[in-house]
Amino acid sequence: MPELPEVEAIVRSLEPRIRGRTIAATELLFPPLLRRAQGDGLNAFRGLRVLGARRRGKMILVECEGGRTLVFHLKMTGRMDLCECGEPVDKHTRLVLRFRDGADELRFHDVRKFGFCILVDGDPAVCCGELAGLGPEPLEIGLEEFAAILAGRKGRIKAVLLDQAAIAGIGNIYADEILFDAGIHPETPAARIKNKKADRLRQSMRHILDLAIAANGSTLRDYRDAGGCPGGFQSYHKVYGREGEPCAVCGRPIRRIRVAGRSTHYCPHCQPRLRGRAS
DNA sequence: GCCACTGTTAGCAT
DNA sequence: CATGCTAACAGTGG
Repeated sequence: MPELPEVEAIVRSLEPRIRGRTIAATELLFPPLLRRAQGDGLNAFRGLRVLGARRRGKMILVECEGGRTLVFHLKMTGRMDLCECGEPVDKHTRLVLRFRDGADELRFHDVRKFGFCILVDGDPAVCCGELAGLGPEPLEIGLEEFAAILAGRKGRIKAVLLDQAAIAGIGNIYADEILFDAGIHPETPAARIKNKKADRLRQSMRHILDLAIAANGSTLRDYRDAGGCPGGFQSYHKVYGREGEPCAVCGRPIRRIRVAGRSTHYCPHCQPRLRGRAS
C-alpha cells in the first residue's frame, strides 16, 4: 500500500544504494509499464549515472545525468527491490535496472500491473503531466493554503484528502487515520472545516504522516522498502482495518462505511457528524 | 469454484 | 469545471 509514508521509506532506503552508480543495462519485462509508447526509450538511460532519488506525492523520481528522470508510480502493489543479481527473477518483475558496479540490481515488481514508469527528458515537474497535476505536499503546506483548498471544495473531506490534485500523497489508510486523529467525521463537507478545525486537521496530517514515516510505513500485504524491510505502522492504526473493535479513546466500536468508493473507518463518538452550520 | 474485497487513479458519466 | 462510480489486474479469504 504505498502511500506517502511507504514511498518516503522506499526512497530513503533506495537513494543511498543507487546514487552515484551508472546504469549499465535495462530489461523491460512488461512493456506496457512504460506509458505513452516510449518504445526502447530506456536505451537512453544506459551509461547514465544516477544523481539521486526523491519522492513527490506517491511517485518516485530517479534522477539521472543529462537531465533525464525515471518517474515511477507503485499504485497498489508496486515495489522497488534491490536484489542480488543472481537471485531468481520472479514472474511479477516488470523492469530491471543493472549497474556497472556492485552485486545488486534494482527490480520494479508489481503484481497487479497498475504501476507505471515514465521516461522524462527535462524538468519532470514541467514535462511530466502526472507530476505537474499534483497538489502541494501535506508535510509542507501552510495553514492559509490548506484552508483555501478546503474552502474551495464541495465534496466530503475524505474525498478531498484522497484527491492527489488537492493534496499529494495521502491514500485510504492515512486518510482514515488522519481524520480520526483530527476528530473529524469523514463525510464532513470540506468547506465547513475552517479556522481551528482546519489547523487541527493540518497538524494531524503532519503528525500521522511523520509517525508513519518513522515506523517505515504500514505493511498490510505487499509493501517492503527497497531493502526488503516491512513497515511497522500497521500496529498503530487506530481505525483502519478495525471495524467492530473498541475505539482506543472511548471504547465504542469502530464503524465502517463507504465514502468516495472506498472503505472508510471511523469512531462515531470521537468523530461526530457536524451539526448546525458553524464549524 | 464463486464471490467479495484490496493499498490507486484514469476515464467516463452525471 | 467538479464530483462520483467503475474498471483495469492479480491475489486472497470466506
